Amino acid sequence: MERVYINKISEHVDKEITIKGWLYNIRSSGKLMFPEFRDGSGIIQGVVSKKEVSEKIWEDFAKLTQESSVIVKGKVTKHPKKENVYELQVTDLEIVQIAEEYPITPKEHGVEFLMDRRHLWLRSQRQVAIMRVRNEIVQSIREYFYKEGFTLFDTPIFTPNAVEGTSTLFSTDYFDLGKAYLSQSGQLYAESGAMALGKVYTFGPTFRAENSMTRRHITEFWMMEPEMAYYDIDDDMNLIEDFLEYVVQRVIVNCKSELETLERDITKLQNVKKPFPRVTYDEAIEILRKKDIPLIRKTANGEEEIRPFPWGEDFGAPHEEAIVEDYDKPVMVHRWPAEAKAFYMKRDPNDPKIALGVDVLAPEGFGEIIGGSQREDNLDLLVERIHEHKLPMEVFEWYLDLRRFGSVPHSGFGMGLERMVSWICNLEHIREAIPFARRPNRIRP
RNA sequence: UCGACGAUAGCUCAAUGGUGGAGCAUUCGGCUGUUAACCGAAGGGUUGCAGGUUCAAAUCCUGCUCGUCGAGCCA
Repeated sequence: MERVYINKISEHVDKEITIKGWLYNIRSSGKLMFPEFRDGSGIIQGVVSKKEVSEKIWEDFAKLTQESSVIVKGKVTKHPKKENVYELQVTDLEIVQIAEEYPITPKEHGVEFLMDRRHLWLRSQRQVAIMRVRNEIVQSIREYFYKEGFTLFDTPIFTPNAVEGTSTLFSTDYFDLGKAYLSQSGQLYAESGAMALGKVYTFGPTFRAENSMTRRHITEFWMMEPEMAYYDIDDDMNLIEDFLEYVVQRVIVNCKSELETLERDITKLQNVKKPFPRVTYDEAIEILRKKDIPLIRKTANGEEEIRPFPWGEDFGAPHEEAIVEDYDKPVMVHRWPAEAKAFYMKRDPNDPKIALGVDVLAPEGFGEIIGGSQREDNLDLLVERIHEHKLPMEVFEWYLDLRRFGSVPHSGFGMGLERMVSWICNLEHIREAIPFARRPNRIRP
């Protein structure tokens, strides 16, 4: 009898098939049992009638516990009451293993309990759906950049230097060479790739030692960073919106049933089509002042509210929220005060106080999913910035070579995969967007 | 790091300073169309840890540990 995956079951109606999987749940009603089987591809309800099976099979079914591994044979039939739902009229059962008492019941559990058992929690329908969406996002990212002529350019995880702030680096001993740091970003290396290959992207794990306990932060996350030679900040934004539209539209088509499982309102994602609103920092300040949203600054004896919102300050969660709430698409906030931004961003030629950076804020309060910029391509200015930020020059010598040997205007951005997954799946917390989330208070399982 | 809140059965939660309960899970029994099935019965507790107040503490106080949510920082 042919072994069939549950998601292909509709192609086998009225046929005898074999399913290899696990018992998800079982209900009984006297001489009838309704076991639900899952095999990783889906879930199907079986029907076991005491009249139709041998006494041994009937008794074996009575022994089964949740998550016991089983191989079952039977005939695929249409559900008597439900459209497009199929059942398996079970004729045979082979028990692979009787599971011990399974801790995750089909009832409610607390977050800590589930995270302690993340390796088992991943079997539940909702988590399976999230992992499928994550997979689809990754696949569509790779296909987008492949079709657009980008080359995948893998960058190292062990690095000698910081890219973002030095206080957020994880360090480790590296033989006789002292400390190595876990990469916070592949960007600097990707820039060398762009000079070699024109258009590249890097996609891998990155690490930030930020003690951030919010629904948007994990210490180990996957980042996708394209880098393009001869792109300015506006080309960068054009790419961002084309890319985001492609990924989101593809996911809502290819992950229809997963998004249904997650009860995701698809209409909000269908809006994610070019063009996206582009708001300069100056315009964003106007919005904040009009809505009377103050800057909240910590002081010795508490907090003070500063209004109107002063020019030059970075935005916090309430400010992002106020800017995004008027739109139903991702919002690109660009041309930021240079002081608030990283050393490698190019200054606006018309206004040295402005950095040519862009933050993409996802709708529905999911916050920043992309940060990008045009990079400083002038050697002298870049050296000046490295001094200003008190970064160790010797470690950036190779990076400065990119400005010595055929420097060109270039741009790129970084997208946090788990934030993208959180947004598309409408997750309450980023810890569900990756199989095993790493947070300041958790490294297990 | 700061702030708010919390920790009671395997899980999710109740319990006015006065004999710690329920639902689910587990075990046993019943039920031929169940859908987080249902009905009946049973077992299951050093109330996070340490100290204090009191005739009496799950409950009030202090400290600690752990967690949740929010802020900052960021993708």
